[in-house]
Amino acid sequence: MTRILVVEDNPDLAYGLRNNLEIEGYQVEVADDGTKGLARARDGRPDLIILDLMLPGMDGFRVLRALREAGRTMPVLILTARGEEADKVRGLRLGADDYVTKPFGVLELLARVEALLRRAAPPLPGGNGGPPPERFGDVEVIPASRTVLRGGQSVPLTPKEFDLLVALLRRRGAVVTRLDLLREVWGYSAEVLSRTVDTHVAELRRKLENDPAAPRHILTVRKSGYRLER
Amino acid sequence: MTRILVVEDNPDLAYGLRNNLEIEGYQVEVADDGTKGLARARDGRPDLIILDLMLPGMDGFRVLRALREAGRTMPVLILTARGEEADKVRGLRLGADDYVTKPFGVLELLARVEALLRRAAPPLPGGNGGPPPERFGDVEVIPASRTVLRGGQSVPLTPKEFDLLVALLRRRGAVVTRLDLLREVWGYSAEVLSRTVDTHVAELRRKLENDPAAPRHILTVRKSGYRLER
DNA sequence: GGCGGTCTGACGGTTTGCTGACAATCTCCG
DNA sequence: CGGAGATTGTCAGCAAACCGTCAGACCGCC
Repeated sequence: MTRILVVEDNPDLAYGLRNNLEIEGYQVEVADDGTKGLARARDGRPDLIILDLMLPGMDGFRVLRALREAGRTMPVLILTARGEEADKVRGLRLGADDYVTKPFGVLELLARVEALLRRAAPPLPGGNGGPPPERFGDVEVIPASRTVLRGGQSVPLTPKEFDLLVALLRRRGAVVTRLDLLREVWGYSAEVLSRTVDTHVAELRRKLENDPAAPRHILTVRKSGYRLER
Repeated sequence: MTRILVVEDNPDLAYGLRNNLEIEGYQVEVADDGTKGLARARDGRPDLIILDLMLPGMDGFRVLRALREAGRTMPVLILTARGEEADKVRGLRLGADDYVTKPFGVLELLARVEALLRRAAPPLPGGNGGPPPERFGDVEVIPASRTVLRGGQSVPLTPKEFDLLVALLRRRGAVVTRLDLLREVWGYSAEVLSRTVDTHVAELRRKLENDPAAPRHILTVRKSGYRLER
């Protein structure tokens, strides 16, 4: 089983990450400061590390450098605060493999984690390339390349639209509330409460439904949310 | 056993919540002000907290913040008064996981509690996805998708109709009084005294019974209420 | 500076829910 | 058996809730 180490001092965030990663089938360990994080990383040799740069005690940069100096080469994904452009660069120079800017959508992070692991894993002969494409109606969603085909034709979706579609797809057949969608697509702290979700759903319908006014797959469940049907 | 802490100063409401939650099999503790609530939450570490925002002494916001600052990450469901839109947002920003607007139907609250616990629960591989479908006659009720099938065909129900049906289903075989239904579906401050329930029952019969005038499943119990039979 | 992507608030259409009057039915009892 | 009273069923109209839509603002990026 793939093991992931999360080095994050904010309990809420750590909790949310653990949950979502575990749902995806990873084995998760959390360290809430830099020192512990480094110890666990050296000791436990996880397959991937999610590392907040802003940490009490030993900060993320030092953890990362120490880790690389100790010869550990597992992929590291760093979490940076918005606008800390310099931090990203510095992190990447120190040997991070990717970064995500807070606040981030869970799906974005999951996608990047998956990408890093796929890149790191030696492609097994006969192994497939990540999760299989999902289909509904005449639409095919290929997570690995963030591509959507409709009747074999590529449909350009914006990032938000794609994430929203995946979020609905992950719980296909079940009602997904607007709040859930906000959490999963927009970020761990839902702060958008207006017609945002509806607008994006409308756009998805326009691009993926034959008759957007009478959708057959992306359905409205009044008073509850939305539901995706094959 | 799953333990839930209810922080609510209104005794009637607290009592009602305790009752209903206990019927669902939860172990319930009640705190009637913010200070006690915080203490019990930190001390007892319940699996979930239902938190009224409007509290004497230390209000819900402060409880929530203090709780999160103390590193407690259990899901919190907040109760807000209708129209206090800003409160919802503020609550969510402070780390609440969901909210319910007063007055609320007990069933709605129970559904949300269940959803939060399911999300927090360790994802058993091969675990199912929520409660199984219920059947009576040729009718199948699927809570997860808020869908009703009749003879395999989807029957569109309005939100109230669906909730009402679930309420009857929960006590299948037993008489459910109009007052119970009002409490569970409409809200604890049941102020609808006219033919509301009957109207909705009639609509359910029209949609789900072969002969709505001689119902075989959604039965009237004169002077008492209604009863649902397989 | 233009452009695509995103978010928001206002607006309007449609659905849904509620109500109260009236009709139908049941129960009890003379 | 018949009738009064109590209880439930039905209906249509109104009001509110809810969602889809859109234009405009904003913002980061080329």
